[in-house]
Amino acid sequence: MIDHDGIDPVDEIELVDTELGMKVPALPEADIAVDLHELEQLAPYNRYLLPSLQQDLEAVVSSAGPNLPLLPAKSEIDADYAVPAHRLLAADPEAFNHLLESISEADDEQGCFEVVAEGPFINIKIKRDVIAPWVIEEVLAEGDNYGKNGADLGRTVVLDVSSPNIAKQMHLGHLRSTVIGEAMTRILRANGVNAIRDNHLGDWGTQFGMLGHAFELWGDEIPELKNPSTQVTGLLKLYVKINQEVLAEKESSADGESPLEDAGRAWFTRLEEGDPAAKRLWQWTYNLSRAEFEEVYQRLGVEFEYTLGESLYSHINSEVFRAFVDRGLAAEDDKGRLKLVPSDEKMHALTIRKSDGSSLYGTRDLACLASRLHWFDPNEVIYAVGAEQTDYFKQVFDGFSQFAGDETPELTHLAFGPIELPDGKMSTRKGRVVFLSEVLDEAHSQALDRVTSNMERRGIEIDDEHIDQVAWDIAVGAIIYYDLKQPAGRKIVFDWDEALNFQGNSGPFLQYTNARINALLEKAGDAEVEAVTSSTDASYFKEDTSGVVGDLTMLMAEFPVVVRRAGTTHNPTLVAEHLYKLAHNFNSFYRDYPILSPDTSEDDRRSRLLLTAAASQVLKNGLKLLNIPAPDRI
RNA sequence: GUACCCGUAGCUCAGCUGGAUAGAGCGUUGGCUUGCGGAGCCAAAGGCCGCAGGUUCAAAUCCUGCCGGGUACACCA
Repeated sequence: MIDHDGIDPVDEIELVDTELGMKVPALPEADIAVDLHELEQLAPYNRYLLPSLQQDLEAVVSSAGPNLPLLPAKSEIDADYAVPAHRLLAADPEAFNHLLESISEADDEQGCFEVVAEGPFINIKIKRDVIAPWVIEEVLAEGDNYGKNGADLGRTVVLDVSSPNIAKQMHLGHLRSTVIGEAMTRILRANGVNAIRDNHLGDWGTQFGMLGHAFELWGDEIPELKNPSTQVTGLLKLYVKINQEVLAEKESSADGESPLEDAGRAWFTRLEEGDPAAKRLWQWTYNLSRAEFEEVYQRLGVEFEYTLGESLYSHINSEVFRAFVDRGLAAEDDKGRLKLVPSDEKMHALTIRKSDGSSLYGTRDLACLASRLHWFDPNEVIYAVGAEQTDYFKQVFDGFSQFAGDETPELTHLAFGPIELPDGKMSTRKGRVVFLSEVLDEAHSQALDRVTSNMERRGIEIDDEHIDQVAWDIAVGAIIYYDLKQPAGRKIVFDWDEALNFQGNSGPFLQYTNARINALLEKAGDAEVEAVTSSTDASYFKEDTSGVVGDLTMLMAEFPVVVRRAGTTHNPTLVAEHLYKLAHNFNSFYRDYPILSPDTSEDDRRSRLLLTAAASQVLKNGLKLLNIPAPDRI
């Protein structure tokens, strides 16, 4: 038998009263302190763009005609606002001209906009030559803080992220919640939010009962369980085995019942009722899994303020049952199950207590919400969980909203599609899974080849340890970016070649651009870069802003706006896209504007170094927000 | 069956609070290193924006219907 008798499970936890009329667990100590940052002193996100003029313009436009919209222009680096005045122009050209004139006279104190009529459109354009030095100056002055803003200061958001199940290895499916949750956290913080990451571990429930039962039946037959380094694999084997047998039982029985499954449920009930032997096995498994998850998180550079598994909330099952029944929000059905009473009749009722008295996923989520409300008093709780659970979250949110009334925080299901394999869905039972560690290892090995040959070609000697670290940075960057570059909603068909493609719109492309800039600045020398960038008014900047230089500075100007929008729309992809554009534009600039060439004049050299330093800063800040490593060389 | 999501370039997808020539990456074809990292840059080819109606000065975008693909509807999570 496996030795887990020495494990000492935590039994007693302290409960505290809440204003919701139910007890919740006392808040466990945080793993890392919640990062409460001070952003008051930062500039607003829209400091350069037209919103400062917006009210004024709206008044002018609406006085000219009832149905004239003032639109933010589609291409933001070209025009800031456009007024499509087709009708006005057709009906009354004189009025059109009058409007054009009035808009031109709008109060633009800083003189950074111009108004042009293009066909029936009146465009209000930013003057790039005026703005560009301001932008560069701001970027360099704010440094690592550029892009951050205090727009959401005072707001608290709890993010329910990652949430792998214990007793199984993390696979590709867990990647998205982890990666999206991490980027979202960093973006929210850049907006001033007090963001709390809680890894809602799947460490409880009937599935665990199945495993426990399987362990007792066949634990001795699984060789992997005897070797500490393969024990999680052994547990997974057990899980697969029992599920297969349950399936077989169901298929061969007339009524679709499975005694084995019933036994699994019973095992879970035993665990939930506090059976010491069951708890010891559970704790052993829990500890094993936590250690294994920790390795993956370290590689990905991800941390959580809290890792509070579902098991914590099982201590207040009876509180949930009682509170919901007392308030008439849950009722027992004819089979002895306790079900929520939905506010909308069309909604299915969610079961929160089985007929044997044990809890379900939803019970624990309700308990968890009540706890989070008490602990953190959040404005919002964001669940980064797969889209297949959309209806489930509607049920939980509905139930909790009825229960907590006005106290209910904003509840957001940040849904993402599944990661599928080219030959279909991942299925643990069918052995069609790609484990996260496999993907990382493969990415690392490919990156290592590339980095090694790169360094050889460039004649750079670095020790193996450093090269290995860089290869990890690239591997992790590639995988994080692959996940982040398309919005969460859709399913991703995992394609090895594309995920590990280091060209085009990819993580390594961004890292490459960063490394290249870094090499350039290094070659120029600290002294010169320092001299150029320390000037407080960007006075060295004297490029023509009509082309790629203008595009580049406008992309830098928009960066804080994008960070803001990514925060409000919960969409980290916006930052990823923006960085791609920025890097791409920089590469065009790099190609067309020699900097360190002997033929470049001193003035041009300084001016271009200044722009390069600013672009580098924005790129770095953006990569940081997405949790993509930015090594100096790759 | 009911509800929700998705049909845009050969492939994977942006764009969808209606506005100007529908954009990226991959792939294909061609070009660019005496000048800083070619993991780069430039260009070309490639589209009845699923189909049919409707609203509008204006529809990939809004509405209705249809067709095709997916997901959810457990005493799982």
